[in-house]
Amino acid sequence: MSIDGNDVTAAVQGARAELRARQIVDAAIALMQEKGSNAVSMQAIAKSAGVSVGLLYKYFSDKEQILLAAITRVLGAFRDRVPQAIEGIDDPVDRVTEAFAEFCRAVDDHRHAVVLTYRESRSLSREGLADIQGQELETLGPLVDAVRGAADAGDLRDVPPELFAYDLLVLAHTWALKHWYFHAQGLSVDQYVEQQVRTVVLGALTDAARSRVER
Amino acid sequence: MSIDGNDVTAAVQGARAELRARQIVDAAIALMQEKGSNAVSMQAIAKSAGVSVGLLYKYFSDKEQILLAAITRVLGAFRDRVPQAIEGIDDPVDRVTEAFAEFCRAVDDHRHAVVLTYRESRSLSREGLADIQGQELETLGPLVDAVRGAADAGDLRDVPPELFAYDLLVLAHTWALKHWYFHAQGLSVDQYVEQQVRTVVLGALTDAARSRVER
Amino acid sequence: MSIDGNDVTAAVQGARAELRARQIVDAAIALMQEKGSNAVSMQAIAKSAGVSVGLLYKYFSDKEQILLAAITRVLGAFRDRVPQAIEGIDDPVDRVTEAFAEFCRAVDDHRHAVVLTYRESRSLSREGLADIQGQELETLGPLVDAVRGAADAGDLRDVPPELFAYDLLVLAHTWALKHWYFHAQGLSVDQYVEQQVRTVVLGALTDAARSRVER
Amino acid sequence: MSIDGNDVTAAVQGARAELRARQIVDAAIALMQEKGSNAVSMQAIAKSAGVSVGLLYKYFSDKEQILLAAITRVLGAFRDRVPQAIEGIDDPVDRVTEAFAEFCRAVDDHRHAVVLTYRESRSLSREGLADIQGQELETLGPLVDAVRGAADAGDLRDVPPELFAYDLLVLAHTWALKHWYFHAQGLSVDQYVEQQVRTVVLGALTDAARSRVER
DNA sequence: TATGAATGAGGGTTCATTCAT
DNA sequence: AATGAATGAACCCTCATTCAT
Repeated sequence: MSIDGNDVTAAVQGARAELRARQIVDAAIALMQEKGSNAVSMQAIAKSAGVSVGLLYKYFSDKEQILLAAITRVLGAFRDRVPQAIEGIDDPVDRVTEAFAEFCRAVDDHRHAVVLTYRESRSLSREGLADIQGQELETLGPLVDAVRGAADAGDLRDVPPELFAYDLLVLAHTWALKHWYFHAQGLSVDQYVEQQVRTVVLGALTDAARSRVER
Repeated sequence: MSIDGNDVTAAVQGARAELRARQIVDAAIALMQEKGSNAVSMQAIAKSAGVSVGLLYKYFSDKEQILLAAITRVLGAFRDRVPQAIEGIDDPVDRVTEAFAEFCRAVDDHRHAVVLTYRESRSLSREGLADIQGQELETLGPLVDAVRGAADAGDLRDVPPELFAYDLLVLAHTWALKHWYFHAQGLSVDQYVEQQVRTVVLGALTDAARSRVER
Repeated sequence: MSIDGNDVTAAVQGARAELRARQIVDAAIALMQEKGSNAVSMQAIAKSAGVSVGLLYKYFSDKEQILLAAITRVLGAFRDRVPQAIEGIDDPVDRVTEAFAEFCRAVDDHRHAVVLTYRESRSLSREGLADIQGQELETLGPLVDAVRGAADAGDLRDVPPELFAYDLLVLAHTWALKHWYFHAQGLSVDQYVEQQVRTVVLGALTDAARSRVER
Repeated sequence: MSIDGNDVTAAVQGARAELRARQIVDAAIALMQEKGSNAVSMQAIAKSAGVSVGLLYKYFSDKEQILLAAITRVLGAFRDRVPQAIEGIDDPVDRVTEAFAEFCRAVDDHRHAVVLTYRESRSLSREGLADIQGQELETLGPLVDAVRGAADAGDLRDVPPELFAYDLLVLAHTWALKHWYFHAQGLSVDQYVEQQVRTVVLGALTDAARSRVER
């Protein structure tokens, strides 16, 4: 039950490499948030990460790969949090509501990074763009599932489930994209969620489902 | 009541200047639409406008000013088109529906420019950003009015009118921002509008109003 | 019989552009000669030409285009000088001899540039390389013609004309490539030519032709 | 007559060092041959040699030293192969012919390395260059000897032996330098040798020697 | 008023070289 | 003896901006 020296070394190196990559992506995200995409030069990332420019290219083949990794990190959080948040919930409508709420809270935790997702798209290649679009669809998945559940339970009016789910996703993103507006109105995330639920989610329900939820 | 020579000259010059500025902004918008806002360099704008690079700086102090003017023009179209589109309509709900539809169509006409509004936001100066945000609020105005009208007529459930209007604005923008998604689904603008109306607008109505509209 | 203003302007600009291009290529050649290919950076060319880096890209799309232009200039001289040098000569063997001699003298006038042709090939793209190889074949043309003339006149032993011509070209280049060697031996171009004629050209002749020439 | 422990260690280390150095130079040559001398970076050499980058600097102070060692090895092969190839041959003309033929075949075995000798000349330091030139003269030696032998035997026309030998060397190099040309003509090394012998070697012979050889 | 040649800081990227382990 | 992560100067190229004409 022993590990030989090489394995240890390899493991340590692997961990260090992981760390470096994380460090670089963190620096990139930080820079994007505070300085705005165009200031995110490789030199700036290197400086912010406390490494040399050359090292960036040891861990990422491209500037695009760093951007991609940054966006992936954020979207990954969305993909994971929403299913976890609604795991124990049974009521189909509550599942939709809570999925949306959690999505909004996740967005709130990465507000600048979400904005970045919209902003940085222009620096990406066709493939890179397709990649993050694919990932966005993955974050959409849990929402669609929840909405479909409500639809199957007969709780939804005649609305296209995919579009409705996408609307929820967009309105969650909106909390970040239009934060300047909601902030000016003195709205908190929870208030935002509450109002959007009242405005959009309740509207998609059948009268029966709505009166059940509003009870 | 006479105009002296200098005034005439000044007036002519003013008109010509106006023309030039328009020409430049048009070129910038055209470039954004067809090339995707990356390739919008000063030299490209000059070439597309059929003027010299130097002249750009006679009419605009900055590249930012051209971008700003371009965005202003697009947002201006939104501000103007929506009121015109609902001018003769009496039914409060129809006014909301048609305002949203027209907004979507206007977005469709300037898809890339809308995307640009989101993308370029951080490359703008603080003042430029505030300017655009102010203008966005102006485009929101007509929507808010329409929504308030419906609310006053008792056609709306208990939803916050500003938020609902803002949702409509965002979902109109979404047609541009997520065009890759809707395009992949084979959706046209009109279909998009129709589905969003069914999903979001109808949901905000009272049962009475909804059954009246759906009849 | 007048030239309108625009034409004059255009002509002047054209001339100036020509001048600039020449100036840049000159600087590039000068640099290559004295510093060795790897020191020929765009920055260095710009500095040596007394212009900015950016301007280089107004006249040449690429670094490769500058290199290509430099090599083309040198090879062009070879292509032109040899035919001129043998224009009035009738004797087929004399034509060969004189073509070779002139080629050697041309090489001598551009010694460093010839070396450069061999050296720089590594920086060129596939197309660029093919281009200068094509040009080299053009400089071979006059030699082949002269050799063929001698062959048709029955003055040549049974030697492949193309290969023989190519040998002459290579031995002319050799004056530049191995100048360090011949220089150490105290050889002048004329002596070099004379000895190579004796060694290689005379050897390719029939006995009759040789005794005729040696008379 | 004993060897103490330290001596043994030193000897072993010396042998291992030799091996390492050889391994590195081999890798460098292999890279030059297959990748064309551009991609010969230190990291590439290390990878190809199966050692770390750092180790390169334990055995060579410089990248130049590796290049130099590689070129030295190739030129060394030329120096050794030619004498071996003509060892048992008695006829003076055959010795010249066979020396040239073997030289060409040796060049063929190291085509890219020969090209490199020409290309890299200027990136070498003054001493490095002088070193290589000295080595080239050593490879010339056997050719000169063979040519002198033929001259002493009275088989040569009145041609300068050194120059003639140098021509043979250059024309052997030419097989590498102008391989693109001969390859396009569908020539093999053996055909190249045969034609060059007919064109250049036979031409340097007296009538008597030529008719003897051609018999 | 209008031009466009000219600038040069700054972008992304490579690679010979070093050094802690 | 050996590693390879780390460095950073230098590379090629772009583009917002200026200015002599």
